[in-house]
Amino acid sequence: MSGQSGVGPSEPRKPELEVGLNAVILAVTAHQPRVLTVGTQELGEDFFGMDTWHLPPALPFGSFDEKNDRTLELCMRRSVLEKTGGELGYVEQLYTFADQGRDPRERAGGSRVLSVGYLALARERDLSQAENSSWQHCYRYFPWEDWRGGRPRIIGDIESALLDWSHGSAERRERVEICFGLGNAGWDAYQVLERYELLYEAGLISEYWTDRGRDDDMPADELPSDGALGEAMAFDHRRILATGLGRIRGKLRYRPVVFELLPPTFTLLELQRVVEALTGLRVHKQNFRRQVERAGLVEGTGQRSGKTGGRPAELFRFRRAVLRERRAPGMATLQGARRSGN
Amino acid sequence: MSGQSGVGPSEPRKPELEVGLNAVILAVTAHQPRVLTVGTQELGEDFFGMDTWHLPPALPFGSFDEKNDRTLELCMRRSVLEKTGGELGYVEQLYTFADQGRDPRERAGGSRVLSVGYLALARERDLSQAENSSWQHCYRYFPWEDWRGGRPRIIGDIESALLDWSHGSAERRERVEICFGLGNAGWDAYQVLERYELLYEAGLISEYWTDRGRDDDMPADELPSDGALGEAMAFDHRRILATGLGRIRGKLRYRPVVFELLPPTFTLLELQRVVEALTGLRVHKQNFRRQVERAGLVEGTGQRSGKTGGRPAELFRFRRAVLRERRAPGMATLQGARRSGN
DNA sequence: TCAAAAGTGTTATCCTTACACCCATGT
DNA sequence: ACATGGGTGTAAGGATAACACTTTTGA
Repeated sequence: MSGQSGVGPSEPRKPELEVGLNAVILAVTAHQPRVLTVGTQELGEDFFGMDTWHLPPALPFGSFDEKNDRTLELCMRRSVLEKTGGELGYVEQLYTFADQGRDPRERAGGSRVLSVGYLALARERDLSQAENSSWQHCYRYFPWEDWRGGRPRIIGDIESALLDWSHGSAERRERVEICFGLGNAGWDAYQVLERYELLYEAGLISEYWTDRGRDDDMPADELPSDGALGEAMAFDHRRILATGLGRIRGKLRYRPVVFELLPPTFTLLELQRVVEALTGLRVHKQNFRRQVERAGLVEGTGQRSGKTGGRPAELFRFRRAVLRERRAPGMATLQGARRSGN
Repeated sequence: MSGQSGVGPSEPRKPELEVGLNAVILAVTAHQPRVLTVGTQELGEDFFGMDTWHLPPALPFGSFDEKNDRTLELCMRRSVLEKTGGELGYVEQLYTFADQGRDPRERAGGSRVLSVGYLALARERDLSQAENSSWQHCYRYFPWEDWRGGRPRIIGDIESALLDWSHGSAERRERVEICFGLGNAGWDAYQVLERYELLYEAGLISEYWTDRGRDDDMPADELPSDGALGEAMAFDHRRILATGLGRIRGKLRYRPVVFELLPPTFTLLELQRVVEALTGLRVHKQNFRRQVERAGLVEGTGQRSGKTGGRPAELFRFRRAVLRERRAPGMATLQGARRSGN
């Protein structure tokens, strides 16, 4: 295997390798999935030698301090606590990237940057709003992922652009069909990252052009992004967000993670709305309730909810005992797009 | 977030942070899941200031060279190619650790080490045997994970030891019940890592004592390991292997990854044996065949296999088109332990 | 009285599981 | 002949998906 990295000249040196953390912090409020973002302005105007006022929002990020952080996860929790004053609940590691050129600090003569992505779930009000950070509607960045109102219009354009792109290559064509459910399989909500990467490769994502144009210092506002294919994020953060959204959609199927996003008690419709927000799919109300109850995921509290808009609903809570009783306690069957509403 | 790491004194300096890679390379042969290991002797007797002749086998590992490796995955592939002369097929990232003290080089005054774990699937003969490396039966390290011959004897001992350990703590008790399927859920093959970590915390894994005794330079052969609770691996490599085994078991359910471990054509029984080897569970032969065929995962070639020991079987191949047709093309239903053999 | 949401009942269809049994080949 | 593995049929039970319908509240 490769040897130790060489020892460079010993003057006002920079470390050769830095480790950064990026957090996808998700919450669901008002029936919408939201992600915590920070403005890149806070980095200072000349950070990375770029005019950051033109940079789109970024995921919260921090540096791993090998002197003081015992583990990566503790570093994550500390960073978020310092920034927002809120404690994180559920945290899971997503992915580690070290791709050459993914961080602009490299280009500016800095050291190679390795980035560890994390996914965290929060109840929005648990994280008090910090300076420069805000909750953004997730589907701003992935309009094609929200099927709750039926098949998104944009998918039609995407399909023709991709089929055009794949013209002549059976392999490309197969990828397009699999990712966007053009075959018999239908839409698979889980494949968020696969779809994003396909669109990126096909040049339909504005970051693709930003990344390529970097060396020309092309100003961001001249790039071909009209928002129809989703708004941009800074660096590769949109890709990390796609990883996170895909992960949570997958996990929903076999782990009771939804409850991390809900208050201790909730109505079944509230639960349903959170699931729908995350999966981007509508579910059948009655069957959903039956499945959730039969699966033993929740138990009623005697109380009823006040403001439902209609008949008061019973308040439920997560039933921990389900972990002992079922092998994969999740919303396993909510896998594909449905036709009918309700 | 924390600032840039401080710039230290500038003499015969070491980098503050190194990145290493660990690979879990799995294959299945003779109905057994196997992992590629290297002897720690190759590191030299005084590596890390330890007498490595007493160290148990390790996973193949290499250093990430930020000067030359464009991505982590390419580094992985290059390292394995250099070591074994074989190309890897399917590769997936597992997890990144930076826990303080997990690497002995740190103790020896070296820099902090961050380790990225990878899972790779291979057909055993694709990787020619290299010096100092060998294929080890996975369940040597996790005897409790192999239920193919019925419930392993050792589970009885584990249960009593764990219940003893959890005495008085409802939380511990719940973990034990969930991990080892003492409730109604039954055995969940997927939770390999959860079980390993539980056993580790309970002090039933020999590495637990090695890790604690490190500073006393306690010789490995005096540690309380008789192999009944699995043989030890070097460093935290057994934990990484547990992560990999759990990952592949989970993935099997919804992705057609088994075929990465099989030759291009195979009989249905060969396929079944590979699935059984990985999950550690027996499956019902007839139903397995029906499911696999109905799911469209395979297609017959006209040919028949020679050496089956009985009636010649038809040779099948993986049917790629299934990717376009089904949402989660895997062995979804093979989730729990079964009673009957066959 | 109407809108909005909570809840109940019922059905056809499909999938899983289990069991029983027959077929083809080598020793 | 018999062991070994390949391969078919079928029936019970359960889960899913799609309906239609009733109940309870607030405005």
